[in-house]
Amino acid sequence: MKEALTSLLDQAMKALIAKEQVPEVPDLVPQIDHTKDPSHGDLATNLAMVLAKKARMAPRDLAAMIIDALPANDFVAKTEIAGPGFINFFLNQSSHVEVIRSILANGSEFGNSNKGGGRRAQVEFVSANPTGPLHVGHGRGAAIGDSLARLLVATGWSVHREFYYNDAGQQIVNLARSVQARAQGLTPEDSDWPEDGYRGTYITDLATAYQNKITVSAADRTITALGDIDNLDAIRDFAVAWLRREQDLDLKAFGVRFDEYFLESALYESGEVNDTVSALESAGHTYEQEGALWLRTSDFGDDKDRVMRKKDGEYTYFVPDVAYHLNKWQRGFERVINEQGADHHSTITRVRAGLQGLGKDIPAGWPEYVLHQMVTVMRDGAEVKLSKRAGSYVTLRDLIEWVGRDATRFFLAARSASSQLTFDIDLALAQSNENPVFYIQYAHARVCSVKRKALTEGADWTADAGLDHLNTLTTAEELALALLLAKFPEVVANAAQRLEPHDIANYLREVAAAFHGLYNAHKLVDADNKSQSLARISLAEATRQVIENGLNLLGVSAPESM
RNA sequence: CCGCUCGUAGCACAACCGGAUAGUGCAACGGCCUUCUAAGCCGUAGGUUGCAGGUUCGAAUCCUGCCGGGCGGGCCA
Repeated sequence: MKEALTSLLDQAMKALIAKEQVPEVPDLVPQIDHTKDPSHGDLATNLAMVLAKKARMAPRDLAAMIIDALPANDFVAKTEIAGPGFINFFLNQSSHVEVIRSILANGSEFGNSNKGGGRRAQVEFVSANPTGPLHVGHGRGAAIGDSLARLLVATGWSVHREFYYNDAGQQIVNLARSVQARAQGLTPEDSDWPEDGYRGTYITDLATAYQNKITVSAADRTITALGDIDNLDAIRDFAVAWLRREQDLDLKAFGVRFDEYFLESALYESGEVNDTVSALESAGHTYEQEGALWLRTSDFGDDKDRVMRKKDGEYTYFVPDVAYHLNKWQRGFERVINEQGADHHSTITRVRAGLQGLGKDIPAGWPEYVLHQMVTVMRDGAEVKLSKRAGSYVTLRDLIEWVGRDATRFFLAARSASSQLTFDIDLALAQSNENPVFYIQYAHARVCSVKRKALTEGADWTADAGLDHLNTLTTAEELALALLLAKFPEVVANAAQRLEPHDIANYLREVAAAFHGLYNAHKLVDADNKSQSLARISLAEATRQVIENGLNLLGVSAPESM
């Protein structure tokens, strides 16, 4: 509909330019928007206002001229000039309801588009190190990252989901020592407890499992414990597998899956880390100073240079990150989106600088980043600190157990990643029935209930049958809902473009509200008015389909009854 | 001290990246179930969009400066 209107305005402008009534402005980008207020029509454009200065005319006079130049068409019922110079378009009845036909025909595909054209994109998210259970921050990353992946799929990208983790660093050593200490009967209160050791109770479970020679399988590895508490390497391997399995269980319960688990250690084993450093050295972007090797990141927008190789010969953390992203580039991903916590923002400049320094013609803005701000967890009116080492943080599993998978996913994905989020456990517990996700799911379940009711009137009381009676949909509630449903493809495309899954959540709330309003204002299934009922069933089914498709983008279920 | 980021109703958050009267949920108050699911609907109340300037037809949105929160700025990851 928007496209048709754009075309109309385009033709009008061409005609006016041909008659030299307005000047040609090459980079003019007028907006055509859905209106907030129905009295402003269905769609509106600011064309006359953005053109007014160049045309040296009053916006309202210009608007009148544009309206006169609009070609004849069969979907605009009325145009109006309003406010400072908006042109408001009122669509006719059939233009409003035509979308129902399209939704029913396209089903679960409705809303999808093909901007990606099958090109390859990667979303890397969660990427938690296997040193403890997933916490709430990982949960936010999982919810947002998974939705991003779904949005990219819906807009035509071929998406690869990747989980990157370090299975060999100092933190893993701390983990192994902690488990060993537990197996030896020590507790974090003992003076012999390892410095920087992990204190959570899961360490105790791990030690017990190791001593019982348990076999564990994670998505990317399987291992049987040796039970020998003096063998630190064996403890480490088992601990990593055990925690990977724990994380897998959480992610599975959360409805999140990955195509690949990528190990940082692989980059060292393959020599890619050394190769990356050599490449940067021979490209002339490095220098030695005070016994360390530095990268001139300041040549690429950083505020100062960074150490790559420490005095002791070890690499700093961002060096494998650069090697990793070179690896991603060589795998052929046109887009890579990294979803991480905002505490990693300083790595963005370094990784991009390293990639630029390699001289591989990698675009300056590659990879892309979506950073989510911190999740603050409140309980009993006090903040619960998120700290792996303290072992007292709230886990993703806790949240799922308390408020359910759907509510947790929705809550964590329904807010802009750039805003800090307060997850009040007491509130979520006390008001679990009032959670916004239920409002949307309830609308979906209601439609299903309406359809069940309709079938009791007769086997031919179906949504498809209603397509022949769409002209009976004339009330304000019906037309407004239909227009809102027509926006869905645009909302999906826009959310994917902006990498903002929460747009979907907000949109769905609007759709649910419009449907609940219609439901209360009008009887949908009325035995005495069959044609109108059938049309309303079509509209309800179209609404259901859009809600299902939208919830699916968020990884939230669409129940048929509640 | 420097960088990034956020600041919107009592609380938690939106506002289609510059549009018309700043919205939604919770909390508060008043109504609506002999009728398709009341986990719903309708109504009332609640705001100097942190502060001060600037840009323009038009600013919560862009720019500058201040104030406040968060995260970074380690040869820690």
